[in-house]
Amino acid sequence: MQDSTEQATREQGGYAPDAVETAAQRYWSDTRAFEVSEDTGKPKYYCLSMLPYPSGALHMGHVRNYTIGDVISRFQRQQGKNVLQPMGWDAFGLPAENAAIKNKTAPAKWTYKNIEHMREQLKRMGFAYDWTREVTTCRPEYYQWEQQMFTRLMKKGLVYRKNSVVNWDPVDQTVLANEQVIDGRGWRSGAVVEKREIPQWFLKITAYAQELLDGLDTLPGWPDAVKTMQRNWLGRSEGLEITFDVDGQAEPLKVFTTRPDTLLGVSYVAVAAEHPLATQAAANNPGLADFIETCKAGGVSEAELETQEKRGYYTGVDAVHPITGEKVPVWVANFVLMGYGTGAVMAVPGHDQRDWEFAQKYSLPIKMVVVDRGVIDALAEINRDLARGENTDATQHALEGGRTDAYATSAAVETVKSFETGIQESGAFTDDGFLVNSGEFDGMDFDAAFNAIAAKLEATGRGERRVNWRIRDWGVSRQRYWGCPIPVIYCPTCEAVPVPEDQLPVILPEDVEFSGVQSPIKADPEWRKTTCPNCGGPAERETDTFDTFMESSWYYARYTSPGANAQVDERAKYWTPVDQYIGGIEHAILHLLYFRFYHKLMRDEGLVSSDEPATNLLCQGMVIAETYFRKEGDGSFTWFNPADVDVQRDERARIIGATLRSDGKPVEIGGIEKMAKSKNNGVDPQAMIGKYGADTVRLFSMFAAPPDQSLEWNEAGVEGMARFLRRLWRDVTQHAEGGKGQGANPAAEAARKTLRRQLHETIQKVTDDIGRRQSFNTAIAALMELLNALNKFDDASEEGVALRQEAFTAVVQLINPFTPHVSHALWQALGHGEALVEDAGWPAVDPAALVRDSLTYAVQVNGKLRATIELPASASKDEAEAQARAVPAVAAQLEGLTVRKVIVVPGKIVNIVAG
RNA sequence: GCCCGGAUGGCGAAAUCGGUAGACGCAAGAGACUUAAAAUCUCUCAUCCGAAAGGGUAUGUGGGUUCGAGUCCCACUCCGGGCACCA
Repeated sequence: MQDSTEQATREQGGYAPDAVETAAQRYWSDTRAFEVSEDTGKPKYYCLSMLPYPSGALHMGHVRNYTIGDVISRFQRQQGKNVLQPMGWDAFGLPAENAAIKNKTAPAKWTYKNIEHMREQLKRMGFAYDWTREVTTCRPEYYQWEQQMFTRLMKKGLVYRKNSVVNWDPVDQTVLANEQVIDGRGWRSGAVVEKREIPQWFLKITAYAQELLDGLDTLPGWPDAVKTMQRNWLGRSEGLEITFDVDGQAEPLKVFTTRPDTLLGVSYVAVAAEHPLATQAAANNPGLADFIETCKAGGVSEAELETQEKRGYYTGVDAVHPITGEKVPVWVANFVLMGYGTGAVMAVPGHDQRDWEFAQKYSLPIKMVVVDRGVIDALAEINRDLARGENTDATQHALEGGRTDAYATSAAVETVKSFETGIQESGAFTDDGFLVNSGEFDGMDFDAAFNAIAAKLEATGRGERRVNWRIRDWGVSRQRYWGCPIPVIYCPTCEAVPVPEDQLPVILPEDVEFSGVQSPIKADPEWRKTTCPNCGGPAERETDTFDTFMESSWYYARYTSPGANAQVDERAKYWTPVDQYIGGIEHAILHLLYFRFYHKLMRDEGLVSSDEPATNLLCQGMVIAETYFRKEGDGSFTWFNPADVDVQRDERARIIGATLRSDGKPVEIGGIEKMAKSKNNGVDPQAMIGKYGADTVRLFSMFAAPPDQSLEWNEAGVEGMARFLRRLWRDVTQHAEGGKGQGANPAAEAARKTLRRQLHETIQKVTDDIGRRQSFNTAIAALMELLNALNKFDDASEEGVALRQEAFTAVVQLINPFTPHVSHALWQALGHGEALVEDAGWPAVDPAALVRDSLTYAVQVNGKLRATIELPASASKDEAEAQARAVPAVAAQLEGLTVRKVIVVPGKIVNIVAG
C-alpha cells in the first residue's frame, strides 16, 4: 500500500491529489472555515446554486453547477467579502414515488439514503459550503412554514379553489404528470389519456403579473434570454373584450382580442369544448356531443394541444356581430382553451393564420378588412378615377373580374385584386395595415381603428378596453403522496377552512406502504379524519399535496435563518437578496418566476425587504457526451458507456470507428447527447474524482467550455488538466526549494520586464474574467499561458528568483477558486503559512508593470492583411501611415494604384484603401 | 405549433466596444530521454496552390451595410432548451 502510493506520487511529479485534498478538506472542516454569521464589518455576498433533487448520486450537471458556484464564492471571499454559500435538498417529488414502487421501499427512506450519499460526494468535491445551514425540504421543520404561509395567503385572498383540467389515466384511475403521458397515452397502462376536471388550489400569481413584468427591468444582472422568455410567458397584451349576443340566449358571449381593427372581418366565433355554451348546445345535438367527447382524448400539455390537428364543429347557434348586426356562426374548436381568457375567440380568417386554416378546412368565409400601404394607395387611385368619372365603366368591369390591361387604372386594380386573391388562396395577411370593407372605419390605421372601434363598442356597452395576460394562476395541488400536505380542512358546514397556525404542521406520514396506485394518505381514511377548527364538527383533511416548486421557491430564504421559529427571521434581511444565483437554463421560466413571485409574497409579509430575490443570475449549459450503441437482432438498441469504448482515428485524427473494449468488436457512434441513463453516456463523477482528484475534475469542468454553453465530457481533456496541475505542482515546489530570492527592481532587465508585464496582465485578465465576465475558461487559459512563460524564464539571479516568487504566489492565489486544494498546499510550500488562501486575498495589479513601449499594428491594403509593424507607443497617426506605406510588401501591393483613403486606428490597424 | 438560444480547424474552444480569425487545451505527427514502457521535454499542426518567397479560400447557407463583418441587418437551414403535473 505504502509503496504503491509512493510510486504513484513519484510518477505524478510529486503531486498526490488524494493526500492533498484530504489534508485541505480536514483543515477547512477543523477550522469551520466556511461557517459564516451576520455580525461582521465586511460586505456580505450570498452565492447560491440551485439545490439538487436527491436522485441517488451526483451527476456531472451537479458537478458543473456547484463548481461554478464555488469558484464565484471563493473568488468573492478573496475580495474580502463575507460569503454565504449554502446547500440543501429539494427532497419531495415524483422520482421517489417511482423508486418506491420499483424497490418496494418507502419514498422517505429512499430519499434520506440518497441524501446521505450525495452529501458525502459533495464534500469530496471540496465545495465551500456552510453545512450548518443545510435544508431538507421534506422535513416538517422546513415545510411547516410553507403551510403557514399558505394559510396566511388564504386569509389574504391570494388563494382560491377552482376546477381545472388534468391528465387522467382511465385504466390506472390516476392523474398523470405531463411527463407520464407519451404520445397521448399513459406511460404504464398505455391507455389513451383523457382530460378530466377536478377542483384544485391556486395561488394568484396574476395579481403580481404587472410587478413581475416591471421587475425584469430592474435586473441588469440577469441574462436577456431569461428576461425575454419571462416577458413572453407573462404575455401582457392590451386589447378589447367584445360582447357578442347569442341568438335565443340571455347569456352573451365574451371574447378577448388584441386585433379589434379586424372586427369587421369576423366570419365565425369559436368556443372551447368545455365552454358552457358548447355544453348547452350539445344537449340536443348528438353530433356535437360526440365531437366534444372526442376533444377529451389526449393530454393537457400545451405542446400537445398546439400541435394536434385543428378540428371544429358547428353548434347550430349563431352570434350577432356587435357592429353590423349580422349573424356569425358559433363553432366549438379544439384549439380554444377554456383556461385562457374567456374560453372563446372571434375568428378573422383573413388576418389570422390559424383562423385562415380553420376557415379553409370548413369552407367558412374569408374577408379582407386590412391591407398594406400599396393596396390602400391603389384603392385611392381607383376611387379618384371613379370620382372624376374617368374609366368608370372600365374600372368597374375590371374589379368585377374582366380585362384590366387596357385601362389607365389597370395596375392599381391588379394590385388590389392580387392582394385579395392572396388572402383568399395563400394565407392570412397578419401585419398591421389600413382598414377596408369596414364602413365608417375605412382608411384608418391600426391605432386609429383600435380607438374608434373601442369607442363605438364602449358607447353601446359591447366592448371594454382590457389588459390580458398569458400567464395563468399557479395551480399548486398535486394528487400525490410524496409532497407537502396542503393545510386545509373541509367541513360540511364551514367548507374549506385553513388549518389554524397552532395546529401546524400537518405532518406527512413517512412510514408507509406505497403501491403506486394511490397515495397512502388518500387510501387511509383515518389520516384524513379531523374536526373543523371553526365549528368543532367532524371534517376531513385535504389529501392533495403541494407542487414541489413550492419548496424550491423559498429555500434560499430559509438558509439565512437556520433554526428560526418562523419562516425566516431578521437574518434574512441581512443576507437577501442573493448576490449570485446559478442553475440550469431549463429553469428559465417556471422555477425562476415562482421564485420571484414567492419573494414578493414574503416581502408583503414583512419577511424580506427587497423586491427581487436575486440580483445576478448565471444559467449553465448541459453536460453532454458521445453515445455508442449496437442494434440487436430483435431491433432493440444496446448502449455502451464511453468509458468502455475505444475510438479509432485516421491519419488526420478524424474518428473513423469505435470498438467495445471488452470484445474488440465495432460499435456504432450515435452522436453527442445530454448525459442520460437512457443512452448510457453518463460519466460518473465519483470515478473521475477517484482517478484524478477533485481539483482536476473541477478545473476541467470550468475549462472545457464557457459556463452558459453545453460542455462535452472528454477524458483526454481531463488528463490534460491533470498534466497542467502536475506541472504547476512541480514548478512551484522546485522553485520553493531554492528560496524566495531578493531584489528591489525585478523589472530592470528586458526578459524580467516582459515576464512581469505578462504576470500583471494575467492578474488583470483573470480578475476581470472571473469577477465581471464569468468567463472561467479564458481565465484558466491565461493562467496556463503564464505558467508556460514561467517555464521558459530561466533567470537564476536573485532578482529572477524574486520575480518567480511574486509570480507563483499570484498564480496560486488566482487559481485558488478553481483548485482550492492544490492552492492550499502550494500556498504553504511558498512559505506563506497555513492561513487560508481565501483570506490571504487577491493579488493587485501594478499599473507600472503594464506599460508597453511599443505596439503592433496590422497593415491592411483594401482590408487584407499584408504586414504587421512594431511602432513606438507614442507614434502619431501620420507616422503610423508613413511606416505602413514604407513596408516593401505593402508598397508592392500599392504599385500602380491610387491611394484613396487611409484609416488609422491608433495602436491597432492601418488600412490603406486604393484602387 | 409558440417562445428563447446556438452553429468558428480532426475535436473542445478564443477573438470582451465592427479592427491581425483560430489564444489555451485535446487529438495527431516528428524528435529527445529511457534496456523498454509510462511519465516528461522539444518541434509541427485551418485549408488549397507553390520548392520557397508568397498568394488564394475560410467562422452553418444566401443576400446586405461598412475602408473593414465571426461580431451589425434581412431571409433561410440544422441542432438544443422551455411550453404551466419531470425537477
